[in-house]
Amino acid sequence: MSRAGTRKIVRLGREQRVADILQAARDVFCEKGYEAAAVSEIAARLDIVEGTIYKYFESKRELLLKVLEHWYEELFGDYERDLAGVAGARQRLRLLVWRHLRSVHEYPLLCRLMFREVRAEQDYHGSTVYAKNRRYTQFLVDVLKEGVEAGEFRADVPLALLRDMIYGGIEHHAWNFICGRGELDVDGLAEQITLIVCDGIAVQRPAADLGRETQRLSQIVDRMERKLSPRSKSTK
Amino acid sequence: MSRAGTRKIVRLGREQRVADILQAARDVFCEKGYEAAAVSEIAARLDIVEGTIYKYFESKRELLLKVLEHWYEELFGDYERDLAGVAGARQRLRLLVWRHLRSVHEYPLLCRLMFREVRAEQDYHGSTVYAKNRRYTQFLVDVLKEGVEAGEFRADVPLALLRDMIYGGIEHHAWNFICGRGELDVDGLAEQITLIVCDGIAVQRPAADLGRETQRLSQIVDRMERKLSPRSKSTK
DNA sequence: TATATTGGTGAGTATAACTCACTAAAAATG
DNA sequence: CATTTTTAGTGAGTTATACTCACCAATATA
Repeated sequence: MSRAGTRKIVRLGREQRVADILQAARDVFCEKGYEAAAVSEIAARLDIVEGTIYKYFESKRELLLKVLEHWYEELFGDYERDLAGVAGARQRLRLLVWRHLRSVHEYPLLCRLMFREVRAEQDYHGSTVYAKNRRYTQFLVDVLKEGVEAGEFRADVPLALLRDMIYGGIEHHAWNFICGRGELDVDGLAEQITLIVCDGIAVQRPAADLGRETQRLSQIVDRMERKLSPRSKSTK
Repeated sequence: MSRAGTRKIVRLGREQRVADILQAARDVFCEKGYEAAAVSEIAARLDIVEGTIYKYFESKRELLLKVLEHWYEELFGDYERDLAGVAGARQRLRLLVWRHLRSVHEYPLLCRLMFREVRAEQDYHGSTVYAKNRRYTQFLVDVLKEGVEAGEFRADVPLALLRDMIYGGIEHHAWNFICGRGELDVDGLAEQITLIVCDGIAVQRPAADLGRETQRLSQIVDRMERKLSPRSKSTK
């Protein structure tokens, strides 16, 4: 900051100025929230006037959308690499849930902007941020699809609904944390969500045990049957 | 509306005026959304001036909260009565999911206000609307608890997380409908959500069949074993 | 009829997003 | 080097709207 009247005007190239504005905007939006953030404050932090920002961004809202677009680019980083290291639909599902929770844990303020200011507005649908969000959640849908194809998940499950229950559930559950109240147990939640989604809550649960028992019995029956009847009739 | 200058000033009692303002505010908020709704328009519809509204409500936001509080009172109406007619945790769960979806289907604009303008703001936590929302979602948590106590649902399931996955999932999934895009299949969704929550998506699903098959095999094994070894050794 | 109470008014303030005519620094051109 | 063109940046507006406040007038009460 410089004293009024004695300022030396600094001229930057377009790209540098845009990058600076995006960074300052991200800071101010995170600190104050969208409404309370004043464009004049973003300008003040860069020692420029409001008009300069409107030279590069049509509106305060476009600035917000651009800030979040940049964030999504950061997020995409290692999803594919991380997924490559994990086998089994259930484990891959858990990884994605865990990674998402970790992002929420790491960037609660940006999440708040995304959930509250961006995703809820009319202009979101069809925007670039919307496309990036679709790409982000598509990782999960793909993992679910693979699970179905591999026979690990039921084929009749509506994937889009499941996606919404996972992301919507996390958003609801993490809201207090996002608003600065309480903690967020990333590992525990990832485990519990995976469990609910995969196995449900209905009791009759020891299906795995039943399966094993059935297998054991089948083998015994086969052995017995072979001994009883001379004509060896395998159960295949 | 009357021509400027020729208006007859109408004086109403406090309660009637408050009720009128709430109704007009509900209409305007639903039509325009919170931001775009001007207090002056709410006033204009009642043929009064802005200042009158501020006589009864401290701020535009308090007006919004009051509108939604009234809506919740409407909603509570028949929940208990409806639940009384249904037995079995799974069926009761499905009923609550279905009723919630029906409310979304019937009042998408009020839902939009609730999700987007109210629940996301700082002043929501601890407000009267917050309390009413808790009371509303508590119906679901209670049904889940009953299910656990009756042995129908697993005891280790985190109820609050489940609640958030259901309401958060519905909110995410219904968002397009709420914003006026596409339809909302209330019956189908209620069925699918109940299914996912109760049975999960992991395959190994025919647990009931497995159970029956295991029983059948056990009986056969028993019979066979009795024939093979003279010492009757039941598998019990 | 005089007084108190309260419903209602409308002009005014404050704030913040956005506009625009203009300035001056740098880059391109001769 | 001098001139022209381009463009980064300015800052004084304009506009819109939530909210305030001193005042007015209709009704109830004494």
